[in-house]
Amino acid sequence: MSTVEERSYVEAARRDKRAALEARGVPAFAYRYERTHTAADALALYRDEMGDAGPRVRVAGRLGSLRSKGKTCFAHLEDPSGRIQIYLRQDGLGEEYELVQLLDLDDHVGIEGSLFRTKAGEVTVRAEHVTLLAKSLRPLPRGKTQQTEGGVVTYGGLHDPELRYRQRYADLAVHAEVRSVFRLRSKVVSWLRRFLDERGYLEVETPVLQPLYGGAAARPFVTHHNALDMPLYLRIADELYLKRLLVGGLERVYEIGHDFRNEGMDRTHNPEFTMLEFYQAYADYSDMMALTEVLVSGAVEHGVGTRAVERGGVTLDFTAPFPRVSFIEGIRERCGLDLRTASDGEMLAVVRRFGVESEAHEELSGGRLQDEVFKTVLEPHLIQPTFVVDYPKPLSPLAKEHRDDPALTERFELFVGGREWANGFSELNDPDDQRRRFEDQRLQRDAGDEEAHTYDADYIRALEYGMPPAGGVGIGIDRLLMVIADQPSIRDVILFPAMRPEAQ
RNA sequence: GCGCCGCUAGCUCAAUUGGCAGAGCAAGUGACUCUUAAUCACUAGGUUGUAGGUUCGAUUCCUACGCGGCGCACCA
Repeated sequence: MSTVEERSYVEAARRDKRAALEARGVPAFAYRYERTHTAADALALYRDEMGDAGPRVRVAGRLGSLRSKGKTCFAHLEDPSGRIQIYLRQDGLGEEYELVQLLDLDDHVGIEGSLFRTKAGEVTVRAEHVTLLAKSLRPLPRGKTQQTEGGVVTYGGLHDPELRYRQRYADLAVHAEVRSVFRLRSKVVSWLRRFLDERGYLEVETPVLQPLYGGAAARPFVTHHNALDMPLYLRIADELYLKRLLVGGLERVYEIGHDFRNEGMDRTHNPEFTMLEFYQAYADYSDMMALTEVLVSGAVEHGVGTRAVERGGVTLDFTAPFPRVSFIEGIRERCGLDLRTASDGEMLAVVRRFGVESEAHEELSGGRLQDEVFKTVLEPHLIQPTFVVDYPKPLSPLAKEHRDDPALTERFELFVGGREWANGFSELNDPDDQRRRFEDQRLQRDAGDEEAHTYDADYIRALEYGMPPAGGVGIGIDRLLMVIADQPSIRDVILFPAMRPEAQ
């Protein structure tokens, strides 16, 4: 972004070196390099009996330190496996040593040479050839590092969270621990795919741009398609499309993708986030709960190494089975209120007594108020992995009526640390019932509830062809990763979290 | 949306009641052929987030705005 006028003196010096290199016929940006060993592999290769004549290696990476001593120079090369010291010497390099003096911290270089151990005890590559692979024209905001017994200690460095999120590339380049968070993320997501693949699930992709949005209660992002001259919504959930696939005979499907919700942002909400949804024909919500707890506890164990993890002074135990608490009974135990019979006024009184005063509550009624009671009296106490089951019908317009109680649905949500992690139910497959639920939602929408479902006639048509009984689950992957990677903010597990544009 | 805090050199941070804006690292020049937070000497580097105001004088006090962090509110 910086123009020529405002380029810093540090950058100017690097550009001068680039010009000097190119004047010598050395390209600042090479095409390829034949690396034979990573830093870690090279280090593992050396044995002390090899003395000064260790094996030859070609290593490549970014210069993480550079200590010139005149006619010799020590540096560290960083690559994804770690770092290795290189020893550059005029005697060993001849003319190429001129190039060394035009290197900067952060440059990508390739080094060919043999391994030896320095007097100070560090296994090092004695460079015989230096190849500049890519010049760094802008200094990375790195601190100085010192190798200690406990690892690498950094002095200074990149602390400003704004810079870390905006310039994630710099954050990653400078912080190995940030890179490891995202490696862990990838590892866990791969594991989830494998878990479902092994159980006969088919991974599918459904539309992100949708003419009608549904499958959750949330405000959408709206965009416009020029050729069709119509509004399109970014999906808030995958649900309705995945269930259309059950109608089509794909009996086990899952999708991992982004949902978009036009709502507030905080430590646990990013406007786009990763959702895993999976649906299984001929299963009900009990089957799906059992599958969910195996999946979640397995993901934690695969990611962390244990099923019990300490987070914020609390040990979360992911050993299945997780306790089940009934929505109605859980609330009654907490505050004595029976949602089956409670009036709006009684529910409002409970919300006021246990929660924070808010004018917004006054406008709630029915299902939304029941939800508010739950969030106020029960949700904050659900620290250990816990299933809440059997939600009131008005709260769950896509869930099948409970087989034992027409006021409830066969729905569960998994809570961990007081936050929702997963949501699933016995899927409503009676098109006439679904039509009535949509109509109820339409009434709520007309009454001003922006988050009520829209009426999706095509979805009803699909159900009319006959959808097998099925269970479905949605799991928020980012929140799962926050616990597995022990990160306090959702921004720390999303590579490029949403930010306002930089001030000019 | 509300409240609190922050924004000073490329990075991390100082600056007394309001009195010439500083340090470490990074950078440049020189010295140094086993250094590792290399060392030593010298040099350069700033519209103190932006726009106003108060004042002889503002990094400092006041107002507005921008961006960020935290909390609250909103939020399946």
